[in-house]
Amino acid sequence: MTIFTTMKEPRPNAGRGPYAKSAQRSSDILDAATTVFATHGYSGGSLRDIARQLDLSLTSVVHHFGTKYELLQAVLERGDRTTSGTDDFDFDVACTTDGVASATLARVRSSLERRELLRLFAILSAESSAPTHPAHDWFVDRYRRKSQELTAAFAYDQSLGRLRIDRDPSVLSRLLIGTWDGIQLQWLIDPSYDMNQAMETFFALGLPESVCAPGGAIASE
Amino acid sequence: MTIFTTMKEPRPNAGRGPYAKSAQRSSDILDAATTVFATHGYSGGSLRDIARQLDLSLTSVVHHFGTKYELLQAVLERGDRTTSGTDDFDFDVACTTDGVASATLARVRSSLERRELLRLFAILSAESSAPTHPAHDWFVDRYRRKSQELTAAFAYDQSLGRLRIDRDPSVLSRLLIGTWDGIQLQWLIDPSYDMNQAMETFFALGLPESVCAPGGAIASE
DNA sequence: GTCTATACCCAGATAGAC
DNA sequence: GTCTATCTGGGTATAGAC
Repeated sequence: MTIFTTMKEPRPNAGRGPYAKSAQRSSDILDAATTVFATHGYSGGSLRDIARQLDLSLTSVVHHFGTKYELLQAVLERGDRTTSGTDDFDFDVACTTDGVASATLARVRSSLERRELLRLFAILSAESSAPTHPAHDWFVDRYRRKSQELTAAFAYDQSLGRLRIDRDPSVLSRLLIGTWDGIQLQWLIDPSYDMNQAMETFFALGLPESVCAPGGAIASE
Repeated sequence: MTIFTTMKEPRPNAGRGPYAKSAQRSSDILDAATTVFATHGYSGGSLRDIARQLDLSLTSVVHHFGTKYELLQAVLERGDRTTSGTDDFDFDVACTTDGVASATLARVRSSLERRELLRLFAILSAESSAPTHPAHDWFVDRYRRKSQELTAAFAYDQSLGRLRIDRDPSVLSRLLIGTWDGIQLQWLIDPSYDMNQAMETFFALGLPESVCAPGGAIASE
């Protein structure tokens, strides 16, 4: 499928690349849908509005994704890939090489260019917290997965002496996820909010071993 | 207005209490609206659904609050009062007497009974992060106010020696708000999530002076 | 495969009768 | 204060033109 995304010649020519136009259309629709859902939420965003932005009719949008929720699903799926790793940066790799703290701070810095997508995830993770929400299970699974990955990363930090061994990686994992989400929300509401300073403070407070030179230890209670 | 909320006799009698029925109705509508908005979000929740729950017609609901957004406004306004302080617990007072950490942990424990309201605020603070959202300014102002109050509370903790003086109360304030929000979201998504443990870990990591006996100091970097 | 046209029931908002 | 009727616009489903 993705092989044909670069092909743009129309169909009258050969039999090859019949999905070129379709793949391009689908990609455009995903872009527009991301904007619309990030601006008005899932319920508030309309398929007609998405179609209008692309000079398409409603049924064309429906034809490509079947239903409104399936379109959202596709938006989330694609967004999740670009969120967890782009071509120039992979969060998981950065965790193992530089540690969770450094990797997180690097990811936070790159957030500034993904404002729209982050707003979409912020809105939908809150909306989907209700068990009856269509995307509920998807987000439950997503957070479970993220938490497991972060737990492993923290444990790896411990094995390398980058993190105190008396910390619980599992608890830290969920705490970091929560703090990260909450800090992002503050920034989404107020663009002048310094996410970087906030997250640096978080790590500096709780995990000095991760950002300071070895030897700086805190007194245990 | 609130004086008449306990009066329930119908109007044929005297001239006093003509708003009794209205006040009762308004209160019932606010209850139903809270449930509906917390379940389906603002855009997703319908006035007709609210009316159905009370065996009313749509126009009756509209009659009491004018518009859908004004109803939401009323729900948020009332919810904010019960969130920041109830009859048996006042967060601001607890901050000055017991410190921010203890007050927060006490508030977290009481959160378990306000799940519906917290979900409403979680959804709407995310939705309203978009500048075009009707409730955007309301939430911006709310967070600004909360942040100022917490900053003052942290500064007071410092003046009493309950918090290291090299911490920035303003930064800590925003960090706590973010972490609190994010932890709540984790709990809203997964009810088995231990909010208490998470927040205790947060304070234990970063602010040992606030939860431990005096004397336990951490090495500064 | 892609698109237009149409009909269905849902939503919020308004006007006017009782 | 409550209702019915009506307007516009939303998501969905189907039929049919290129």
